[in-house]
Amino acid sequence: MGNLYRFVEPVLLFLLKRKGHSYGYELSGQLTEFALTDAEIEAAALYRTLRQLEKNGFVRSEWDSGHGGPARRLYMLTEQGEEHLDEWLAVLDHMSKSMAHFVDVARVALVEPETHEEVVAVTGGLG
Amino acid sequence: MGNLYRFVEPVLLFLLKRKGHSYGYELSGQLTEFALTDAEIEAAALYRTLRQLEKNGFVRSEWDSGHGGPARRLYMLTEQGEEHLDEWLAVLDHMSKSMAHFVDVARVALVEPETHEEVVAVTGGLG
DNA sequence: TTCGTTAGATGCAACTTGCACCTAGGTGTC
DNA sequence: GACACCTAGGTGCAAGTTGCATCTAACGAA
Repeated sequence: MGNLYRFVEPVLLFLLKRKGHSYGYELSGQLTEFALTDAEIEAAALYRTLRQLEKNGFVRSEWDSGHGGPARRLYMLTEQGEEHLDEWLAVLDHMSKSMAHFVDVARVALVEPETHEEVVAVTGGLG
Repeated sequence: MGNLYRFVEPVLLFLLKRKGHSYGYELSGQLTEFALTDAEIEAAALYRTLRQLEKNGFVRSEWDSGHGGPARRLYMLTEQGEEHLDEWLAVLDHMSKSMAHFVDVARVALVEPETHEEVVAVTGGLG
């Protein structure tokens, strides 16, 4: 589960899925739009993540130079990459729900410290 | 934002808030119950996180040896720690929502690839 | 005295990250 | 031509983080 921290990986996989194919420099612009945290994504991290994804077989790439400007490394999802995105979505879905639940339980404990025990008992632990 | 990765920090802060005070070994048992990911928490990570929290002024500790067995380092939240927990809850709340939204948008793109452009346009980007 | 449990901690290799920097193709302009 | 700037993809390195193994030590039970 590389790069869980900033969630660069799933967003890259999704962007590639949506666009069909793209390259690092272009993806770096769209990452901000879909970033899951406020933390900025370093270009270095982006390029390294793409190479890592390729090394793991989730994307493949080819050079594209017919457009003016320096050559681009065009990335696209592999079949494994689609499955990996699917797995990521399951993980993020689960995390999202656990997180929301945690926030609920913790907020109750903060606002009404004298009644939190009962509330935790009613709502149960995290999923 | 240390230890965002496993979310050890906010859960520790919450557990201390709820119990009033506790120590590493005891906390390690409850961490699993409230863990936000399936990844297991190393005891080493737990102890190091507690020391880091103390270094940053979010918790304070004192030795407790009146109980049989080796002395425990009893931790409790500081006022700064309560504020920090509050900030964490805001961050997690935001992340949780962004994540849920991302999963929604991405799932639509996966299931109905031919219509995803319109759906993305309707639902907008992430929060 | 030896073993198991509780409790806290460290050493180290491997990995990740952020920052600075580099290479290189192309365009505009003086 | 000389230069600045934009696009595009990277690398080097110091600093930080993590996981695993290991260590110390107090106490109770056999």
